[in-house]
Amino acid sequence: MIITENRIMLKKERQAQIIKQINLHNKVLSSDLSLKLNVSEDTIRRDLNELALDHIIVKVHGGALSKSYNFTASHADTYAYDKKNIIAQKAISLFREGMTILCSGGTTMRTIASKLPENLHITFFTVSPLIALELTEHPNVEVILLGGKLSNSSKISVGGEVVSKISEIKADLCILGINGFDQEGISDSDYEVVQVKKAMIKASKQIIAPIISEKLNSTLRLQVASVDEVDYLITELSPDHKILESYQSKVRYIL
Amino acid sequence: MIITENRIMLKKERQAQIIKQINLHNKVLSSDLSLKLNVSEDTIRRDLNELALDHIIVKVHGGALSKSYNFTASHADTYAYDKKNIIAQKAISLFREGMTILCSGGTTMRTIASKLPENLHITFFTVSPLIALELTEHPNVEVILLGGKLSNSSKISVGGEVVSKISEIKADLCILGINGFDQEGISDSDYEVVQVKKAMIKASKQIIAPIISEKLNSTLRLQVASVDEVDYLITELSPDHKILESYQSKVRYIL
DNA sequence: AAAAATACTGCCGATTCTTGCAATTAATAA
DNA sequence: TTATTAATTGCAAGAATCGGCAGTATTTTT
Repeated sequence: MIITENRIMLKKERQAQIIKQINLHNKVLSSDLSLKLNVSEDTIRRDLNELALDHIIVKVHGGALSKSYNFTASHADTYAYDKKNIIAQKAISLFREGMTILCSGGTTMRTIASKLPENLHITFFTVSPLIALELTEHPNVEVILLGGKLSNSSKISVGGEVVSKISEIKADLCILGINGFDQEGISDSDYEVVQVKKAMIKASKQIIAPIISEKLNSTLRLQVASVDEVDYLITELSPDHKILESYQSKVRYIL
Repeated sequence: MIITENRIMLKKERQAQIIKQINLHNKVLSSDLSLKLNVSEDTIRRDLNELALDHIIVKVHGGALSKSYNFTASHADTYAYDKKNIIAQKAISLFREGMTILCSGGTTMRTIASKLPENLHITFFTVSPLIALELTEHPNVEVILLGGKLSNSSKISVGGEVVSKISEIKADLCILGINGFDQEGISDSDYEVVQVKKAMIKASKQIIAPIISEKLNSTLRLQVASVDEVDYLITELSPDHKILESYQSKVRYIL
């Protein structure tokens, strides 16, 4: 049979579509993809298995989930504790007496807050009520909570008022809670949250991106910042780890 | 042909929801989850068993608990739990659709926040990050967190900025966390907190003072408001209880 | 250019997973 | 105690998965 139509899709092309769908919806069903991409479910399954093998997605019965899916996050509470602790220690090593630090939410930031040494005098500005509460446990820390409409999903203050408030701040460090991170940079899925994070970056001299290695190379819909805006990329791995190779030239420091 | 909607939920996805619920409420009932997630209780039970096997949650008869659930702590709370619950219900009976409510912190307010009916559309302004977080669990509630320097002792936003922000609000109700209450009125021990509470009172049409009867007739150093500024005095007791007699003539309503 | 090797895809049957139902047993509450 | 509610077990229907196979397309070798 003569096929000159453009309807035939290359394998890589198809897998790119699949990744796109997953980044968009955080999950996909094999059956949906089969319909949408006009191939058998077997092929989809084979694709998903391949992508899972490359740790790009998480394969589950019936489809696949994004790596940045909540499941890993809450599951991580119990077992990724050590990793987050390592990251927290590395981040804390950057803190200096008298600094002003701006930070968002996230479980890693929470670990940092709880591991903070007692003797440091630091002023924290944060949009996360949870982090703020954690920080008030430290006697030598001053906590300024940035108010605004509280986002139901991300539990941080969002909205124009927060953004304008942040723009008035001049912080030494900015610690971002990271949901998506890849060669392009930091990404997120919530428009309001992105606005806040962008403002935070603009208001700070140096940007710290703490991220568990599992979440590396995951992409979400909205761009927060490009890689070269990040001053410190912190993972639980050794800085010369193979996975981090591709970031070496783009990020100022990798810890 | 009916295109499969995203009504289908993957197993892991469902389990993630369960974990989320447990982390949120510290406990879940199988029956509730069955309704919420649209699967049989058998399935929920199986999920809970799996999660318990992975030591992510603790399975109990009828549902599951968070691993970090502290029996003693919440049991200790249970001492005053019933009383606070009564107070919460009375307070909630004053809430109306579309209202704007200004509130501070305190455990009683926290009980109110957790007992809030799902269907009410209310806008809450609060200086308490803890209350704010609790309130975001309600889908129909809009939460505006009032930011500022976070007081280490009382865990609420304080300072000139908060006070001026509050002065811009026009709220229907004000729910005050009460520390001291006697014939003179409401009193407190922290100067900064008093400033905030005074501002809150000024910004609201009606003032609600929820207080456990044990705390009646206790006086602290600083005056927040006189008794006649209070519109509703709410205790766990019947309004005609002997202890409340002396307030009958001074407070608008006693519930 | 032709042949061979390799890769890709769809189909089929066997197997495993997942889920709901029903009957029985255990646990809790009245 | 008895009555109610939850847990357990076994089972069956339907989905999803796996493994092999065959046909086709693509690439490499000759």
